[in-house]
Amino acid sequence: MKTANKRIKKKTRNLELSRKEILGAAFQEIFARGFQGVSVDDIVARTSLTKGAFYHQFPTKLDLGYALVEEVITPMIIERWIKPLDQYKNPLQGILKRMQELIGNSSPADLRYGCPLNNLVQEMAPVDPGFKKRLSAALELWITETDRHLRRAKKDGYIKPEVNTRRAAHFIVMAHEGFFGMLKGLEDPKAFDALYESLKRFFDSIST
Amino acid sequence: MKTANKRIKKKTRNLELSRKEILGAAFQEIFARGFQGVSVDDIVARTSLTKGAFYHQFPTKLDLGYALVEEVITPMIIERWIKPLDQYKNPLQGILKRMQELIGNSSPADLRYGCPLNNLVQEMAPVDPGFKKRLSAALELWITETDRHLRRAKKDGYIKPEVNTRRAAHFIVMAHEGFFGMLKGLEDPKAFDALYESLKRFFDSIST
DNA sequence: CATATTACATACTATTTAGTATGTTGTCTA
DNA sequence: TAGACAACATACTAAATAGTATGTAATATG
Repeated sequence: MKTANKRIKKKTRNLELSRKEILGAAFQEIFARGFQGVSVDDIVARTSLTKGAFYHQFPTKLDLGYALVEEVITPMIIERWIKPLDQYKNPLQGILKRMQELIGNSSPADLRYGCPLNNLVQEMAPVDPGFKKRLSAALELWITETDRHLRRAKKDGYIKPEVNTRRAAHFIVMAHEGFFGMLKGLEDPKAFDALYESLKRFFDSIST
Repeated sequence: MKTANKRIKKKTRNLELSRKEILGAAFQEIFARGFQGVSVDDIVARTSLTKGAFYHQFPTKLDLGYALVEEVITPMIIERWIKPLDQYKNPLQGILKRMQELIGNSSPADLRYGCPLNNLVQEMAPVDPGFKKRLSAALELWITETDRHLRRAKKDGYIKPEVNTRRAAHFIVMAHEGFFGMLKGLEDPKAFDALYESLKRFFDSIST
């Protein structure tokens, strides 16, 4: 039957799939315990594969970390925080709604690991330049894309003309990371409401 | 001469001093490379002491971490962010001034390691309950002390009566951590100004 | 001032770790 | 369909690591 079936790839060996499996396991482990707190053996143990597969994909553990930022975390930021804003006429409302959904409505159990991007920034940015470069790029992208929505909001009359949207975008991304960071550190489940109220007040102050 | 000299303790062995020396070295190393990224050997190598002294003071590496939070980082927060506010009639101005001095005027080299407290929160809070408990206590103290100043500001007519100062304090501490975290991740030295402007706008929105 | 105890120093160990060397089998191509 | 090569699996290694066992000298105390 040659290769008539294109959709059902019944392959026992698949470079792409294996890569995704490893990256998925690595994401879970590193999200929970940090990059330096997780060993390569820990990661492959969460996998149907072995060390051979790991080092066939990634020359070193650091390279896995880089791939994690570029291939998993950055797309996740876009999916969770940027794309949903398209559906809101007023992006500021969209941002608040998203934060309520993804943070406010989460259980403490889900929040205790924080934000995957922020975690790596805090842990690895000062330790390794390769990490820093990629993490910095992810943050910049987040800021730029947020700014894009804010400029739209300004054009549509939701934001005061004198507001520097790029600077506001900086602050908003900072608030995302800050929210996650605080809720991770505190044990108070009502802390989100406190933070949310103040952020809303800030949004009001730049709104028309 | 028995022990006539009380001030000049010329002792070659001193439990307190040794503890401080170890905690000082540990602070530097862990600040730069993270708790899990630093070994006990790394720490004692920065010291005039050896491993014997280390384990005479701390039963385990985790206990050193706990002591670091309680005996070094928490006092540092109080000294740097709380006590200086006493000198300002309007604490909100004091907070902005302090941030300008301690963050805005710092070189990228000084900022690349972020905030000692935030670093440990992000890295260790989900990993170890003992850490989480102590880190949480440090954050709560910071928030409570900030709130104390905000209540004073409210009483003195600097803050609108309808503002919930405790919630505002939450937001302010979040902003501290968020500032450090962002500046650690980004490579843009002008990012502080962007963040500062927005925080000032928030302060204006709660001011009378 | 004798001695008990504290405050260390030194040497060692079992385990974990990133990475390698090499073997094996599925899959593709000619 | 017969190799050729890619995609792994397995077994191993050298270094690092937290912690221990034990020795020793300074200091306190009676």
